[in-house]
Order: sequence, then structure tokens, then C-alpha cells
Amino acid sequence: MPKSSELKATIYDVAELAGVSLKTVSRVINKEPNVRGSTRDKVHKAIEQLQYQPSPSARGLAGSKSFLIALLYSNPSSSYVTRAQQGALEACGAEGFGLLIQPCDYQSPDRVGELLHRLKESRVDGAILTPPLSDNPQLQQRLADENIACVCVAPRTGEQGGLSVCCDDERAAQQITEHLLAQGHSRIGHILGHPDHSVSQQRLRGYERALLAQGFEVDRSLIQQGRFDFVSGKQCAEELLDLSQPPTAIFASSDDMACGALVAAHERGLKLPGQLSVVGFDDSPQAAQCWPALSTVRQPISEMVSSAARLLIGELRKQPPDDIQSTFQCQLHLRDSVSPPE
Amino acid sequence: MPKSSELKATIYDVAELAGVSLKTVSRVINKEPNVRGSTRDKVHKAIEQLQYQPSPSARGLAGSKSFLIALLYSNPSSSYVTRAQQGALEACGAEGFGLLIQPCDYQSPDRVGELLHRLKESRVDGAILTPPLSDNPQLQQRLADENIACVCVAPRTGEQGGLSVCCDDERAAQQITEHLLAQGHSRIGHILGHPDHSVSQQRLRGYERALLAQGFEVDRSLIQQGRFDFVSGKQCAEELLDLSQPPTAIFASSDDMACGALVAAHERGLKLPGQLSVVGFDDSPQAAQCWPALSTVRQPISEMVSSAARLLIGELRKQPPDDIQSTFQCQLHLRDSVSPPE
DNA sequence: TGACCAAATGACAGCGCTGTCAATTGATGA
DNA sequence: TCATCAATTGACAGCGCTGTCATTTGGTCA
Repeated sequence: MPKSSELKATIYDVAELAGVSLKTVSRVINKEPNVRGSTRDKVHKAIEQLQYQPSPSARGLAGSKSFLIALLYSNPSSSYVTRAQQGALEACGAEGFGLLIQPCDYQSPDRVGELLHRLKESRVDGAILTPPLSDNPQLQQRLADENIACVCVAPRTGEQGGLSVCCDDERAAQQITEHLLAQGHSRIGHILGHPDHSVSQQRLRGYERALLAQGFEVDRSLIQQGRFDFVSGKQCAEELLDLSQPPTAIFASSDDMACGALVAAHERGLKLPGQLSVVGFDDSPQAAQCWPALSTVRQPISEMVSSAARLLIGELRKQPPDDIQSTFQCQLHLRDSVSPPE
Repeated sequence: MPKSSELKATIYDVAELAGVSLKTVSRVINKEPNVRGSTRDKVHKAIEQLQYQPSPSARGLAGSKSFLIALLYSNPSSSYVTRAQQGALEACGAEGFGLLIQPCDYQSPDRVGELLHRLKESRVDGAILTPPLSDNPQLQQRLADENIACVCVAPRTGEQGGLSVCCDDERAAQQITEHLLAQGHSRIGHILGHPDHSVSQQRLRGYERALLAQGFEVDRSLIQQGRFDFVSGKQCAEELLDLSQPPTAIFASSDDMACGALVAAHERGLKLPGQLSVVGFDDSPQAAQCWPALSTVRQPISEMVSSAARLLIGELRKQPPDDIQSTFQCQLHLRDSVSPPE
């Protein structure tokens, strides 16, 4: 096994060993067309033999690319971030790209400037935008101005232009509401997500659609404005439980908020799920660890982001994209937090 | 404002504008000594004016560095990872380094090979090892062989040679156990962390020390072997609660396991915290969201990793390190999961 | 005043690769 | 058979910077 004390092989060594020119090796490495199969094989053999690894710096300098893409996120739950990273990493690893992570405050406009500065500094070739960053057209415009390719991980909306992957939040929300309905609940509260996140609207729509489809009316007093976090979930649940005719079930737009609802109910001494059924959205680790364990919806975050990364990398390679966008489905995870109303 | 359509300024443009040579600009950028103050100022002014940003690729190629460091972790909780990333990111951002994240399976040796391959491929200059990776001497040796600098984020043990930051787990474990003791508990169960993580031992030691200091004996039957995760925590708690003389309090070596204990107790209809007090370790998001909210220990993870990154970068810059290692203290976060025994 | 020396600065090659464009090859059809 | 042309391959410059080593500067001391 070659020790690292021996100098690293360069493309030149490979060319010599394979008996071809520099440029031909370069073509093989970059999977360019117009290389004879037999030549390609020779080169691959030489690469193998020398354990050659191209230098990202040299490639970057010569080709003015960085082979780096950034994953931009604005602090959703840490489990969301972790799962997204996992997906991005997987795709990047397979495609020979590096991944730079970049948390950012999605609102303040000066932060956008700072973010762009960072991205330019590291010379990333492209960026993956996760919600709610993908809801921000200004950011996308600025990225385009800077000539940074981008792909959005976004809820399903008709109007997307560029690369994107989405997930059918509305349908999932409808399904989980239907699950509650099927258990016999008719007064179902809903705790909205953060108003600036477009997913919040999607999920509300699913909720409404389920009710309407079964002939129920949408009662505005059963809908509270949350902000996706535990504290807001708890507060909203308290409001709902204080109603003269409180709901027998609550659908919270995130697991964190659903946990808040659980705690609010516990504090009032309610028996769960008998006196209050609760469902969440996200399938965060908490969902399985709270009491009772939450029924919730799992988005295929890792797969979505991985797919987004591949889309982006394909674009950077100027490969004709198979699909400009793809849609993923969520999955219900039913646990112990739902029962028929007492 | 210069549009990106104009070509990016190069070091050459800066040199010309400042009226100095290429090399002098390079010296200023790299904070090398032996540059006159007035010269430095001229250069900085020119950099400012041109909005010059050095090209990482060119610097990397010419200097055979990458200005990239890797954060290696082996799937502790996602909140741990997120907080560690945050710290690393902060330091890297400030120091002009890029951060590559690298989850990895810490055990299988072939994985170590794969990991090294990836690190070599991306040509990182250094790596930050978080527990339990920092417990693996083989990995450290291999990194050294490959000439990749590294710094360990590790529990406090006397024997460290290289760069490291640590945290006094033992002391924190002792303190939280003392808290339980102070509430009047005398039969305190302990759920150990994963046997392969050295922190598990540290925390056990703190637990034992607290008991001994107050004149209690360490009762082996009150100590269960967990694996840091929720499921093992729940199982261990069940074992403890099945004892003919069950403990009145449990100190779990992680919040996930403490949540497991909480659920086990709920399932038996115990009144919490009256009939069972529980404390955890980590201050994960769950800790504040479960019921009752967990008293736990918070490690300054972000600060530790940030400090580790700075240590590493200093080393890479060949700056004389202020300290080869530094120690951080944990903080108790007391919430609602502890009360005197009924 | 000049010799001497460290500090400050500069000239230049070259890091390892890709883009451009030119040269070669080999197959095809007249 | 030879011109023709696409497919394949190669030569070479140059991406933007840093390392090495040479040169200049300015101060100090005899």
C-alpha cells in the first residue's frame, strides 16, 4: 500500500502510465464524450493502479468551478436539518462534490447580503434551498445574479420555474385529518405553523379539505396561529382547551407544537388519548419519545434533499435533466396519541 | 455596486492598485510578518475598494492547502450534532475556513478506511473529532499518517497528547447526583451510557463519587447498562422499577434515556415526579418538551467545538498555541422532573 | 561617512488541472 | 483509390496564487 510519504500521483503520472495525453485523462475523469472505450479503460486502469485522486483545487482553478454546493437552511428543527444533511451528503459523496452547510436567518435582508458574501467567498457552484428559504424569491434572484445555480426543496405549488423537489404536504395533512375523522372525532382543532412558511398554508388546506369532504364545516375558532415551536404549540392548545366547547382532537402542524399540546393537556390532568387525541407533523425524534407516542406524518426529507442535490449537480454538469422537478409522498406514522373520543 | 458580470478582481489587480508587488499582497492576506504597517494599510484599502476575495482554489493549489476542515461525528443525537456544527461553523467563518461535515460509523474498521478516503479526496487540512470518535486511537493514528491535523473534543482524561478540548462530565454528573441527594433521595438508580463511549464511565464516576461523599454505598443493582438511546433507557428503567426495592430517583446518562424512563414510569401509572424523580444529561430539546420537563445537564457543546476549531486552525497556521487544551464546565438546568420522594 | 545587517519587498517559476484549438485517425462514399 | 468528414486525441497556454530566493531599503555603529 502506497504510503502518504510518497508524493501524490498527478494527472501527468496517469497519462504517462496509460500512454495517453494529459487531456485524454482529463476527459475520462470528467466523463466527457468522444473517448474510445478502450482508451477509457486504459486510463481507468492507470488511475486505479496509482490510486490517483484529482486535486479539487487544481480542477477548480483551471475550470473556475469549486465542486462545492451549499445546503442553506434556516433553523427548522435540528432533526430536520440532520435529515436534510444526510440526504445532501449522500448525493454529494456519490457525485464527487463537497457539501458546505450554511445556516441562516431567513428574514433580515442584511443577512441575505451576509449569506451571499459567504457563498461567494467559498465560491460554491450551487445551493440547495430548504423551506422557508425556498419561499424567498428575493434570495433566489440574488443567487441567480451571482450566477449560483439553485434548487428548491419546497412544498408543492403549481408555479415553480426552476429546479425543485416537493412533497405533498396538503395531501398528507388531509390524510392525517381523515384518520382523526375516522376515529369518530368531529371537533378537531388545528394549530397552524409559522405564518411565513408556505407549508403552513398547505397543511391548513389539507385539514380543511378533509373536513369539507366529510360534510363538516370549518370552524375558525378551532384554528390557532402557532409558530412551529413547542411554546407556541402549548399556548395554542391552551386556547383551544379553554373553549366552552373544546375540540376532542388536535392536529398540530409540527411535532414540537404537538408536544406542547400534549403537555398542556397533561397539566390539566386530561387523560390521553381518551380525552384528547393529538397528531403532529414531521416525525421528529420526540414523536416517538413523548407520552403518549405521537401519531404523525413523516416526510422523506433525506430522499428529497438527496434528489434535489442530484438535480443540482446534473444542472452544473449541464446534463439534460430527466425531470425539472419531482414530487415525493409523505407517510403516516400512527402511534398511541389517537383514540376515539370518550 | 460592482455587478458580478464584471470579472472578479484578482490579487494582481490589488497589487496594481496598491502600487506593490503580487507577493506583498499575498503577505498581507496571509497575515505574514515583515510587512510595513503603511504598506499593509495601502493593500487593505485596495482590497476593500475592489471587493477582492482570494480564490480558495488558487491558494489551495499554490500552497497545497485546502482551507477546509472536517467535522467528524458518529451519530450522537441530532441536537448534539447541530450544536457542534454551529460552533465549528462559527469558528470557521471567522477564520476564513470552510467546514465539511462527515458523519461516520465509528466502529467497523473498513469504515475508517472509507472515511479516510473521503477526507483525502476532499483534501481537508484538518479534522475535529467528537465523541466517541475521539476515543478511537486507531483513527487518530491513521489521520496522523495521512498528515491530517486533528483536534479532539473529548471527556477529561489525564492522558491526552495532542490538541483537545474537554468538558468535566464527571463533575457535572456528581453535581446532578448531589441535587437528587439534596432532595432527600437515597436510592438513586443510574442508567449507563453506551459502553463504548468513554463519557459513560466519566458520568458513572461522578455518580459514585457523589454517593460516596455523602456516606452512601454504591449499590450495583441500581446500575443498568444502557446505550444512550430512548429504547435502552426505557428498558433499563423498567428493570429498575421491577426491583423489589425500586429507586426513588433515576439519573440517566442521556436525555433520550431519561425520556425512556419517564415513559416507563407513565406506563406504570406512577405519579411524576412524586413517585419517581428523573434526571438526564445533554439538555436536548426533548428535555424541555417532555412531561414533566427534565432536569438535566447542559454541556457547552457549541463553545467547545468552536474552541476546538480555533485550536486546530491555529495549529494549521503554525501559530504557537496559547494552550494545547482547554476545559469547559457543564451547567445544571433544573426543571420539573425532580421532587423529594413521597 | 561608509560598511554592514536585518527588514521589507519583488521577480519568477510552477502548483495540477481544463479550455481552446489544432492534428491525427479511421470510416465512408464517390 | 482518394477526398471528405466526424470522431478521437494531443499541444499548450494560463487559471490565481504561494514558495524560493534575490534585491532593495533604511537604520545602526564604528
